[in-house]
Amino acid sequence: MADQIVEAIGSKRILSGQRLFETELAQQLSVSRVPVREAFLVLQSQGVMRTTPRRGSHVIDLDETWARETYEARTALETICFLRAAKTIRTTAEALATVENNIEAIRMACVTGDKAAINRADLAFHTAIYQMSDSPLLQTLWNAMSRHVMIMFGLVIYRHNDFATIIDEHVELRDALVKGSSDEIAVAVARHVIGPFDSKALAEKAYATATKT
Amino acid sequence: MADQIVEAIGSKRILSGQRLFETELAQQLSVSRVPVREAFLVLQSQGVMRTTPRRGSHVIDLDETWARETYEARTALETICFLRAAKTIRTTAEALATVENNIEAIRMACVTGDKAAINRADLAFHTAIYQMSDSPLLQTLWNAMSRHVMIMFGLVIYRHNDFATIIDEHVELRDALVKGSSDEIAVAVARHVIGPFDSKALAEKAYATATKT
DNA sequence: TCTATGTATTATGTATACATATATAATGCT
DNA sequence: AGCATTATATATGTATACATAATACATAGA
Repeated sequence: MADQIVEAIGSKRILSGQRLFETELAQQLSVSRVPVREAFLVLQSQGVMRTTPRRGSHVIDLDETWARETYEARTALETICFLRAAKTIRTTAEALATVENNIEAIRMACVTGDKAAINRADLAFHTAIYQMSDSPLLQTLWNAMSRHVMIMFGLVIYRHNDFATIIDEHVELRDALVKGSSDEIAVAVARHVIGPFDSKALAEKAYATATKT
Repeated sequence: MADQIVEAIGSKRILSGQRLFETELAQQLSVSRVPVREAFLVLQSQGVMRTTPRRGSHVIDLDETWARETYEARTALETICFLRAAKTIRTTAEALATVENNIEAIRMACVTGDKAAINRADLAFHTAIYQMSDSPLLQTLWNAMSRHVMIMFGLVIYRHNDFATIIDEHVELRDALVKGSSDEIAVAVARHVIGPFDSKALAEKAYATATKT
């Protein structure tokens, strides 16, 4: 339910700042108001919606500021996540295999060129690393953050429409995880997460596409 | 509602790992199941409860691992929070005044010695800084994290039962915010957040008190 | 006596119904 | 004619009721 709403935001069927009505969504999705309301609550606690009591629920502003804040917070969290996960990956072969499989899945998705599939594969990779970090709290925070990442992937114009870069970066992340120093891991994470933010103009363009139909 | 549950966990009326029943809580709090259920959902999304569909909701394990993970994630987030907030505080006098007021409130609470009041004042201070960081996403993540911090304050045996240390640390944080370098801010944050974790033994003792009535 | 299956109880998940508050529109008064 | 006040409509917040699934207990068979 919450996933469906996030997907709709990412694909611009629901717009930045838009007000959402429980009744309306319930009707569209052919369920009662209760599950919709619960989804709203979760999305609110994850920072995707802003609900003021008795005055409705709105999607947050998906502007350039939002995009930069997401990048900044994500870098901080994902760095400690990767540092923790590296320990796991270097001691258990099974974990390394999972990493490889996830990269392979990203590679397959890139071959097809299906943007949504690439998005899913990318998120699956990072979710797997969070699991290897073996910290329930980090996973919780990622649950919230990944909502934003998912949405951003739909809205932002990525610098690499050549998908080869995506693969390269994940390979680089794997190498850092397997044999990189702490600093090298941090650098690889920062370089990967920053992805869409090479140019301020790109992000602003993304905002324009997010707000206009 | 969610606050009441968190408060009950912090004061050991609800124990680590305990299963909670919607009906039971609803009865105790004299409301219907709906608000309780919604509180459960939010607490789940904030990592305080673990709910498996159709198999009940449990409080997470408030063990030493949990405590350390909370400290680690908090340090990462709060560092970037303080770095951002410093910019605000150095440019707007009003923000600095808010910081001073919050420190004064902590000082007052420490005079009374009321642990719950100190907890509230401490959290108010940090929440204020998160607001000054002017990042909705950071505030969202803090909303989740502060639940854990609040609980920990109730469970953990702090090294400074002399409350002077608490005041000192917040003064140090203010000084770093006002005129410290980035590194000095990071160090002040780390030193403050690490608070209860001087000794592994203390944390283990805290776990013992959390799990046993 | 132990195990397996069926039934009953209980808790969760969803829907419907009702109450309250807000916003908008209409009417009356200045 | 414009502004204020009231009334109505609509959306949210809460409660109750119903359906489904899981667990526990009991009974029967091996």
